[in-house]
Amino acid sequence: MKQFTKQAIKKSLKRIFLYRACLVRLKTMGVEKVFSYTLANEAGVTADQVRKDFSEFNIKGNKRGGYDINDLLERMEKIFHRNKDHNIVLIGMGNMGMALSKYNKFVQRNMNIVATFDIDPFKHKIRSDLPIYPMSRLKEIIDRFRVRVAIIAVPEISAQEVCDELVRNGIKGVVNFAPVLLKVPPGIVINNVNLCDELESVIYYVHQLMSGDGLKNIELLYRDMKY
Amino acid sequence: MKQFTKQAIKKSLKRIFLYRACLVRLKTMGVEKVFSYTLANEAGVTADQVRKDFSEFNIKGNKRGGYDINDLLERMEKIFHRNKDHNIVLIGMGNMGMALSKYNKFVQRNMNIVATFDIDPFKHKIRSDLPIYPMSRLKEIIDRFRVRVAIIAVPEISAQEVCDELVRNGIKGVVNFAPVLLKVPPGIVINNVNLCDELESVIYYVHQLMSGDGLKNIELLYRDMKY
DNA sequence: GATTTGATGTGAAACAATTCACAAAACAAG
DNA sequence: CTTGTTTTGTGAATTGTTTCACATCAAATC
Repeated sequence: MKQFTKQAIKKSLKRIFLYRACLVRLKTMGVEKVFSYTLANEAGVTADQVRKDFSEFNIKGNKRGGYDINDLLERMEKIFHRNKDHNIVLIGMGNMGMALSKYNKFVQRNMNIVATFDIDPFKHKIRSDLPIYPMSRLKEIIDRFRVRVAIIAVPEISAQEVCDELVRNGIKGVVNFAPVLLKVPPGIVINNVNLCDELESVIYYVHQLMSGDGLKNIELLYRDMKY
Repeated sequence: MKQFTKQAIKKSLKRIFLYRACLVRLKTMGVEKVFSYTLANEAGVTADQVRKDFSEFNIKGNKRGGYDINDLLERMEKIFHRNKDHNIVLIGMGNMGMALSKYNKFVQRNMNIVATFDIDPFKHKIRSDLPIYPMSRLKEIIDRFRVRVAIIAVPEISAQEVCDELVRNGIKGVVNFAPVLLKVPPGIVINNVNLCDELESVIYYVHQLMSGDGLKNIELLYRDMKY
C-alpha cells in the first residue's frame, strides 16, 4: 500500500464519506452490487477517481464483478471505526447547541452525545433527554465516559477558553462551530464548521454565475463545491 | 490577471474567508496594518500562500508597507458582494432550521432570512420573529424579495423534492443540511453541510493519531482540516 | 476449456496547487 | 540623492491530485 500523504488522505477520505452515503441510498433501493462507474455517477465524480480512492484505502472489488455493497459498507465502517461507539460532549447549549443535541443522525451512526455543558446556571435546571452540566463537571464526565471528541457551540468570545479546558481534560478532537481559529497544541484535531462562510460562498458563486462575466472558467462545475 | 481554474478559486476563496476572520480579529485588537507573514501566522498558512491568494483576487498591498487592514477588509467586502443585502429563504423548521433561523451572525453579515417554510400546518401558527409559511407561498415570497439563495434543512427524504421546487422558482444557490447529494441542473450551486461527516472525520483522525501506527505522515498537521 | 468480454487496479502522464526564489518597489537613513 | 533594508508580487520549481491507459483478472459464451 502506498504511503499516504497528508493532503491525499484528506480529499479521498471526504469522498469516501460521500461514497458511503450513495451506497446506503443505493442499498435501500435494493441494489446489491455496484461498478466503479455506477457509484461514480451517483457521487458525481469519475470512475477512475472511485477506483483510485478505493485503492488508497486498500478496498478491493472483484474484477469484472464490481463491488458488493454490503462488503463495501462493512469495510468503510472499519475505516471510520464505526464498529465502536463514540462518546461525545457538547459545550454550549444556545440555539445551535440545542439543535445539535437533538440531532438524531449522530446516534444512528454510533456517535453519542453523553452530556452537554453550559455556563448559564439557569440551563442546568432544564429537564431534557440529555443532562446540561456546569463546566466544573467536565473532567468527571470526560473521564467517566472516556470522551475524546467534543463539539464546541459556544459564542466566539469564549470558544478559545473552552477549547483550552477541553484539551487540558484529554479531548483530542473538536468540531468547532464558533467562527474563530482555535489555537491548540500539536496532535489535536480541529474541524471548523462556519455557517456564515458556507452561505457566503454560495452567494459568491451565485453572483459569479449570474453576472456572467469572466465566467467561462466557472461554468457548471459547482454542483457540489465540497467534493 | 491570471485565468481562474475551477479548483483554484475554491481553495483560495475559502482561505480568503479565513483571512477576513483573522483581519477582523486583528482589527479589534487595534492592529491597523499587516504583512503577509503576520496574517499568515494568524491564519496558520504560509506567507507565500497569502500573497498568492491575494494576487489571484487582484488584491494589492504596498511594497515594504504591507497591507492596510481597513483597505483589505473593504476589498474583501467587494469580492463577497457584501455591500448589498442578500435575502435568503429557509426550508424546514425542525431543530436545525429553528436554530438557523435564530442564528444572528447571518444578519451581521447582511444575509437576511426573510421567511421560513415548513409543510407541517401546526408550525404555521407559531408566532416568532420570522414567519413560517406553507410551501404553497414559496413562489410569492421568492419573487417579492428577489431571493436567489436558500437553506435546506428538511429531512433527507424530502430534500430532493424541495430542491426541485426551489430551482423551479428561481433559486440559484443552496446550502443543504440534508445528507443527500442533490441533483440539480447545470448552473445551480449546491453547498452541502453534513454534520455527521464533520464529526466522523474528527473521530477518524483522532483514532489515527492515538493508535499511532502508520502515522509519521499524519503528524501534527490536522490543526485545521479545512484550510 | 478456449475465447471473448467487461471490469478492476495501478503505474505513468497530465494537470493543479503550493512553495521557492528573486526582481521590483518603497521607505529609511546617511 | 544614493545605499541599504524590507516587503510585495509573481514566474519557476516542486509537490500533490486527477485522469489516462492498459495489463490483469474473472466471468460468460461458445
